[in-house]
Amino acid sequence: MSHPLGVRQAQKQKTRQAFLDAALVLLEEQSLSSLGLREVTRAVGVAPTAFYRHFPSIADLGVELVKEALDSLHPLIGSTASAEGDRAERCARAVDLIAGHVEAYPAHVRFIAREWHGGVQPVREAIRRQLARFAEEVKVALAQHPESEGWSDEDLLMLAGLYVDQMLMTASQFLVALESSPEERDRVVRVTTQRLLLIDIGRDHWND
Amino acid sequence: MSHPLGVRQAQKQKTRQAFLDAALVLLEEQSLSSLGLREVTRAVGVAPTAFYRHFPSIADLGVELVKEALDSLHPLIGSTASAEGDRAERCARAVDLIAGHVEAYPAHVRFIAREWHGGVQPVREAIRRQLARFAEEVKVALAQHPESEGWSDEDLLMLAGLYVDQMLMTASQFLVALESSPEERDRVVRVTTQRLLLIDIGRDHWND
DNA sequence: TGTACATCAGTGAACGCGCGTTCACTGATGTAC
DNA sequence: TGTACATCAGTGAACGCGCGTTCACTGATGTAC
Repeated sequence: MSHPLGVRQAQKQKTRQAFLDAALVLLEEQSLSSLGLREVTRAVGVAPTAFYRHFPSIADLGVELVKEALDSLHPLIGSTASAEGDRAERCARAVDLIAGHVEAYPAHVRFIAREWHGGVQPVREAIRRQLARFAEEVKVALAQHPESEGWSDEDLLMLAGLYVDQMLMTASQFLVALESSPEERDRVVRVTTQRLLLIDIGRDHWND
Repeated sequence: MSHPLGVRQAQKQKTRQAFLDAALVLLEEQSLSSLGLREVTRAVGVAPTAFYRHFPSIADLGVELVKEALDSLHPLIGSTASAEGDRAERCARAVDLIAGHVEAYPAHVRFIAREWHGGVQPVREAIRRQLARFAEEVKVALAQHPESEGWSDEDLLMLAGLYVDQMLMTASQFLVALESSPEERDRVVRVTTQRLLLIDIGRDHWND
């Protein structure tokens, strides 16, 4: 039997992932722009110079984290866009999916929320590009709904962007609630569901 | 004639303000968590140790910047909440006010957007507290509208929070557009106005 | 008004420390024959 | 299969540098009499 990548490649991948994982943990308490290279290598347990075998700089590691974090978010887009049931059920289900994701990947969500408007330009741009792609996808999904009859392409993209932004705002609120009480979590569920409901009602009467 | 504070106090205030102004400029390109004390004093043109005469730490300076930035945002709350005219006019007016504010105080807006989810806890909390107070205010203003008949207190607060968050998202989009083209600015005006319209329509049919 | 003392914003030297980056290296893995 | 050479992920010493913080100070401003 043969290794799919060879021992050397496999080990390199493993170390690289260790860098990403360690950085993500350290970034729960600080921004990318203050994350030190030595800090990351210390957390991984390798020499500082080993870092350069994997990334040219911390900013590049950040861009890689954006890919990882938003790839994990991607399935959510599809699941929420293709939800079934009546309005209240669909909104409740969407909020539920978001809450579940935040609880499964809190560090990813925190990283994206923090660096979305953060101080490292290439990372900011990577996040914006990816979110714009999400909005495009949601737009295409929305266009297939019967409710979207009579909607211009521009208005569909406006609505899609509103959904994507709401998704992130909601995720960020759950993140705060995670550090607080179960009661606070319930409050966030209620208020974010109502927000989605209101948007959905607006959508229904858009062309009145 | 007598000085209202005395020469010494006046000079101290002036230096303090110079720290805040210099920090705000430096923060256009980085996060608060990577801003150095020496960097700020160098920009102001004083010895590093002078910093401690005004702030115990960079985080405290950040909290002060939050006050300054959100105080400048405060008038917007009132103006948009008390807008007159038909739906389209009110939404267009609100977006206009936000765009004007972003163009007048881009650094303040960038700072708030960046540190809202940023890496410095006391600053994050100061922003969240102040935004919660804004939402309370908007709720009170909304409660006085005739359209709010039949709305529960909780739903009014939900709507107020949605408006406040949209205000910030809109401001952040204008910030990005500022660095881009006038065409991009126009696009942001269009899409954010439509978003507000949709929310306003949802509001009208909330109790259907 | 003038004098003697108190206050305190800003100074400048000094400190120990951790930073990012360079470089030549080592030794396990991979490859050619 | 065995051998000789190439690759390259990770090492460890060294570098110059700027950081935050301490401390005793200075001299203009403020205050009491």
